[in-house]
Amino acid sequence: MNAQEILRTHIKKTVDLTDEQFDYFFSFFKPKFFKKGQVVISEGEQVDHEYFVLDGCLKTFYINDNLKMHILQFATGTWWASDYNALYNNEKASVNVDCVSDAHTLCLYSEDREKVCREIHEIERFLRWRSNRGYVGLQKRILSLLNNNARSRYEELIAQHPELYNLVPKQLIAAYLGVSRETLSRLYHF
Amino acid sequence: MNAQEILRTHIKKTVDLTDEQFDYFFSFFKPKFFKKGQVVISEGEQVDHEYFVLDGCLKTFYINDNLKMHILQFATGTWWASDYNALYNNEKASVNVDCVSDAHTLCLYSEDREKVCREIHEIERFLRWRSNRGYVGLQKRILSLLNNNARSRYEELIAQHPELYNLVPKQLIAAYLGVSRETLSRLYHF
DNA sequence: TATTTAATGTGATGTAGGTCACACAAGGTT
DNA sequence: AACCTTGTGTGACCTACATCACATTAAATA
Repeated sequence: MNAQEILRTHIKKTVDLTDEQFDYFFSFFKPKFFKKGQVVISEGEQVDHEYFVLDGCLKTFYINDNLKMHILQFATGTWWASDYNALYNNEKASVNVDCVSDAHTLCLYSEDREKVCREIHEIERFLRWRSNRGYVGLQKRILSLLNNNARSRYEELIAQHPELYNLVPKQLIAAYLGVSRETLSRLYHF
Repeated sequence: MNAQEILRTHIKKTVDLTDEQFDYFFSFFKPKFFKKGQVVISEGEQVDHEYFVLDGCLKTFYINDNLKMHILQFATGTWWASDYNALYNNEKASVNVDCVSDAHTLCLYSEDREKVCREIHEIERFLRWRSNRGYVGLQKRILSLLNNNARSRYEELIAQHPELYNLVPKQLIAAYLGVSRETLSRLYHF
């Protein structure tokens, strides 16, 4: 599937667009390729855009004062990534985004996103539902952090996103789960 | 301020509605009063509505197999509460909502919400931004859970929501922070 | 105001998971 | 092939927080 088809299929799960509507929306997306390890967004910079991932994997992460990394999100195919706090509140980036693997993405600028939202009601609905699903997903993760120990959080993650098992180094999985890499390593060995 | 003014002021922070648009939207909200301790939504039931809190405080919580409670959200004035997983995915409630204190609310049914969203583009925009803000809020909470110990999570919560300090029993604060009530009790005493 | 019930404080003790240190693999790069 | 960088495994030890038990206080409700 090409970029256009991937995005179209993704949107169709939520709303129906005419060909003209979709083509118009799609015209605002700028293809962008990143290599493994490449920085996409770094702390402190102005953020006025977001990425739709076609293939590969991005990660959104925060580095604390002790240089410890915490991962907010892995974004694989058809996921979106940005610093949404910065994006929605017009603040400087407080988190970083980079590439876990080579990645093809489509870049969408806020200005264009808001323009198309105003012009095409269905796009606004699509983005409302995207946000709703994201909200529910984060609620589940919070419950998992509150309720489960390291082992079940790991099992839950791999069960729901088996693609991460081979794609992402275990130390990054650990940084996502909120556990040390040493503890994670011991988990699946005993 | 009466119910209408509270909702109007809340919406105005995000989008501008004409008087007719607002009155029309408001006509779908059903006032509902709950007493302290009263159950609002309980696990297993069908959820087709959400609540806008005018005053008082609701809590959304999950009870695990060991009967331990984890609190997803406290909803005070101008916050919204429901089981959003159930609401958006047409599933049975997996969490509970009840009242921390007497609470005046406005109830909005999904059917009506979607109807008005279709009819009034601005309402859809309002709800998109509501969801966006919620998403960013949950991201911050996840980072706080990953990055901070019990004490700083507590201090952060009280700094951001000082109204909870007197309104909500400490054991519920503990259940929100993901810490035992005993540990929380010891925190601010040493 | 007496009496239950809910909430909080505090000691003693247990444990999941963190931290440090170093050994070992496995991919990339020259 | 030799090298370096990045990732993983594992032992020894440490600590933040959980759990259990019971005392104390505050807040409903008779």
